[in-house]
Amino acid sequence: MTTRTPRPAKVGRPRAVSDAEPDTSPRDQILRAAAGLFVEQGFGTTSTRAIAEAVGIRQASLYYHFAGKDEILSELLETSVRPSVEIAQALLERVGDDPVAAAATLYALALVDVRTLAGTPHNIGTLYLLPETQDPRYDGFRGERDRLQGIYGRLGAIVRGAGGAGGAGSVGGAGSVGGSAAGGVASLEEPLLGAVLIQLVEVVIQLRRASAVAGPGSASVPAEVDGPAIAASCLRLLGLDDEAIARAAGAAAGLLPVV
Amino acid sequence: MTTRTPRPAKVGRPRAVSDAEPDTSPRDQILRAAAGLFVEQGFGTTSTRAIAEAVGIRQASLYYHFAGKDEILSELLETSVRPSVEIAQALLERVGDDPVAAAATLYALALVDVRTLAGTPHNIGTLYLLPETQDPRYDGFRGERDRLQGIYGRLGAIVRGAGGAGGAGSVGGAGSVGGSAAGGVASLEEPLLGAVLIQLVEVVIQLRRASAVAGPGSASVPAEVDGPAIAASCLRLLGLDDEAIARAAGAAAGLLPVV
DNA sequence: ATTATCTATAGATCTATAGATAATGC
DNA sequence: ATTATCTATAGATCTATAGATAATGC
Repeated sequence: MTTRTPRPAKVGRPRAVSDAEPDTSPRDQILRAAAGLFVEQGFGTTSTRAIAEAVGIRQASLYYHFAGKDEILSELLETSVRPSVEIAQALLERVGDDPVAAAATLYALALVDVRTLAGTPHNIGTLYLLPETQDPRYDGFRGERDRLQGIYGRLGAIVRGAGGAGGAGSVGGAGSVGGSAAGGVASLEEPLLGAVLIQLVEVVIQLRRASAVAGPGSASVPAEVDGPAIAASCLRLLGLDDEAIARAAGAAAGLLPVV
Repeated sequence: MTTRTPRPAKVGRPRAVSDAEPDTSPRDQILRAAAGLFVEQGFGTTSTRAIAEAVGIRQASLYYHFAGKDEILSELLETSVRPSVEIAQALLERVGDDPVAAAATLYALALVDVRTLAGTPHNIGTLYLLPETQDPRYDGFRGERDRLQGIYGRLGAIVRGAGGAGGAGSVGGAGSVGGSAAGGVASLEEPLLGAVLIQLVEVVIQLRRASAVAGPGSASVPAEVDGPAIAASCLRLLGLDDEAIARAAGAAAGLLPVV
């Protein structure tokens, strides 16, 4: 006989409308519902009542779990960026000044981030685009994000550092000429380089948004984003040729189990 | 004797607080003030009262010029994207299937867009990031934007189309191996390619935002964005080598007066 | 007793309309 | 007469608090 999943008896007054997800904590239910609404409608446009309705509780009940909308957003922002930063940090620590290792690491990091952003519920990655996140009250989040961007910049600089005359190409050993003046990204300072790389990775959130707006069946936007293509593009941008990129991709596979 | 700028006598009841910019139409004053607030605080977070206060009129007076906040945003979105689309359209018409011409054109387009986005008041380019723009009410704007993205994709595809074995490199005649599998962007479908390219160009709005948040004097973000570096990066992404990029940049200069 | 909800509501908005008013234009 | 503002306000929110209630835990 199959034992019914033992419904844990619940403390507290029952909800007026029965709980659709009894195994998710109310806190998480609120976070998810709010994330969806913030992403679709915006922060200021989303009322606490709308969040509560989406959860299936009364508006006032939110305040038992959160001090207000701000705190909900704050929590969402933190949890969305922290895992990425930790992975990036761990990956960075294993890289010295070796451009080959840095290329593999950058590839791995980009791949993980693309996958994460592509798989996140409600396209949560778009939350940091909300103008409201510029408020000093979310400084903590922005600090974390700056760290992530810094790591992208650091890795990119190491990879690119192999450049100069005959440089970047030499990473792969193939025939690229390596970048001097015309290289584009060659002249950018490290933080700016980080911004460019992370921007490239975050194309996935725009693609998800576009397909969400057009409707899931739309032909104009591919349903599945090509992670390897984007990760490879990061390296291409830094001047690596096909061969060097292929090697980095191969080596990246070895790094990912670390995560 | 210097003739005083002839203050055009104004019709209508005078404002309660005197007009600080008498030479700008009230409509434009409202649009600018709203743009600044939408970008800094978000759409839903910005009240009509706040807009009116920023302009220096009473809240109700807004409704003489606009039917509501929606219409203000709608107008801002349209005017922010239209010039870009027109330029892109004009540039595209002069390109056949020639990858060399397409590279120059893409470079020119990217350069113009970077400059525009960098120079726009209040970083208006960020407006399309507002979740509220996903509402069907702004379909018109999103249609225009899709056209722009399509043109980026088209140009990118032509440039990349020169690729395959020994392809992209041959545009410049230098030693790049050209892209097959590992090329990153080589496998992306055209609309997706457009999304990637436009994403790269729009890094400038993120950089402006970052410097606005950090404060104008912050060392972590360069005050001036390098347009040529970003335009070159678009081509780099497509597999062009330094030499081909340099040629495209040179040819682009000849295209820009068209604009 | 503790917990997680509920109901009810005060007070602060916010949007949009109605109608008055103070200019210029004719 | 026309225009661009103003004042005043109705009605609809929205946020956050106070206090009641219906469960479980001990």
